[in-house]
Amino acid sequence: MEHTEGQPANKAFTEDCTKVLNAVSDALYAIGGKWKLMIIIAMARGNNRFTDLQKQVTGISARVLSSELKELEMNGFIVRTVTAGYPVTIEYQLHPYSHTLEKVVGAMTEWGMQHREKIRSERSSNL
Amino acid sequence: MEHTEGQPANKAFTEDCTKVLNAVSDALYAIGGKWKLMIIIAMARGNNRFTDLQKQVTGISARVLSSELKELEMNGFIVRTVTAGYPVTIEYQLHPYSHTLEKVVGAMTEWGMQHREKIRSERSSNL
DNA sequence: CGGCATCCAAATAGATACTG
DNA sequence: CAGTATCTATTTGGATGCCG
Repeated sequence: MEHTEGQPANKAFTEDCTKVLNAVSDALYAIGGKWKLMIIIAMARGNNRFTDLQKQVTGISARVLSSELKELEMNGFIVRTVTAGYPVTIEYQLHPYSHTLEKVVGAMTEWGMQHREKIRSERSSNL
Repeated sequence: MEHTEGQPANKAFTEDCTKVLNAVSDALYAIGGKWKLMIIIAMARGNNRFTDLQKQVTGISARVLSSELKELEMNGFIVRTVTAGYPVTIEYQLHPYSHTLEKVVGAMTEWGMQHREKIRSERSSNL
């Protein structure tokens, strides 16, 4: 966040800005929205069944979970496996590519925790 | 992503998972959505005026930009300043708190760039 | 268990015009 | 310049019931 105050951004700066914005925009397209990251996190923690995921990811409905899982599968983040048996067992596994998200998840987790703490302390101090 | 395969997650693991999910959920509540991070990035790069932001953040409408700026202000990420003059000048500045997002932005930028590259190379290889 | 179909309500967003 | 107002179109999501 290094920029000479006041001036309108210069060309090079604007181009760099555009690159960053494009990258973040791409990221948001793939993993944006309320649920995708949460589902990936829950799966990384051993929730591999539809019902388990629905329990762990608070507030998600079956319909939405179903459609999110499909998108995640289409985009190569997870793999859906059907195992024969009685009844058949359906499991979702993280594709190795999902692990590339670790830094993003880590950064958001850390920030989210300190943000929650900040909000909490603000509320308790002025009420 | 260390977890004994197959078993349903145990209690401690589930609790940890819930903590992480809560944190990420809080983060998404504050900075989720298509635009908030993009606006913060554009501002960090020297776009401090309404019109500049609208130009830099491709695809955002005046109405949406206006409401996003209000939310960002309410949540303490930015400050709106009115300077007397003819006409008055309105500027948006990042509040120092926004800088705590640097790691998140950095991680998303990096991931978004490599993701874009992956998509691009996939497309060119099977068409 | 792991969903899909349907219906309906609500949130979101685009277009356009207008204002101090 | 920095927005607001209005209206409409589209997306999204919850609830419910059903199915193999």
